Amino acid sequence: MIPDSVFEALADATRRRILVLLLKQGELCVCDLFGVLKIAQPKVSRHLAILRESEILVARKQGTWVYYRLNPEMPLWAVQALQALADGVARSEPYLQDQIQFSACCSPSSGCTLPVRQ
Amino acid sequence: MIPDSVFEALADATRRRILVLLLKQGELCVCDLFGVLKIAQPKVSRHLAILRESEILVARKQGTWVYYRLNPEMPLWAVQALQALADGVARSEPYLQDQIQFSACCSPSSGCTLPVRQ
DNA sequence: TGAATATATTCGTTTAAACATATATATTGG
DNA sequence: CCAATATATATGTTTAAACGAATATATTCA
Repeated sequence: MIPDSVFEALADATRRRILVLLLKQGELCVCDLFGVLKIAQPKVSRHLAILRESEILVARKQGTWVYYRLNPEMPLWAVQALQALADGVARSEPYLQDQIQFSACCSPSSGCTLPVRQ
Repeated sequence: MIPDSVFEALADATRRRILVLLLKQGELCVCDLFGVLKIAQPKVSRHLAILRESEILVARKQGTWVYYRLNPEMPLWAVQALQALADGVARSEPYLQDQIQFSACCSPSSGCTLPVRQ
């Protein structure tokens, strides 16, 4: 894991939103992400590819869906960088709104146990 | 302090080198930095301005010299992001070489109590 | 096998960051 | 005040990142 590429990956706002969602939700598929973020699918896929290449995220394919989560083998310093990100943005937009949007469409408490597919 | 601008500030390699030096050395003037990093002075000054604007660094003017150090009022999450950076790059280049270069020309143990001015 | 769905990638364009060079500002000491 | 030094900023150019739109790939299910 290369520090330079990790800190470059954190420089983009869309990638930060993706990471904060995954930090809180554990694992999400691509359609969850572009549904919540209201961002075009190819754009989300490209940013996910960058996060994969920097080894911050890993992907798990299940049927046609691909689920992304934090790389469980990340070194401590990288985990701490992400935790710092989450702490820093905890009370600011658009991260709060993303959380609300996620709860509304994807969480078990919303009444739908599986994410809404489009 | 705005998280977005902090994480964008960490995206540039020169700024990361400056920050790692300041994390270890506490306070340095502009000429220390461009001397150690072997980078043109205007380039260092511009990156320092970006780090000031994001409130990661503060400047203290003393005569013609300007000394930079970490903002002592940084929120915890920002301190932790910088600590993660330092931990991440601790054993990689060019950060190790920068440290050696600093010791050779600026540290008390090098025999010159004040940094070399040009 | 073919249609539908989920995701990834390519391509040409736009935007923004970094750069080198030149110049401006500010302070010191003669 | 003038020359020298330290730092900052402005300008035009180059480089790299992000973008939208179109298309490719892969999987499921009928």
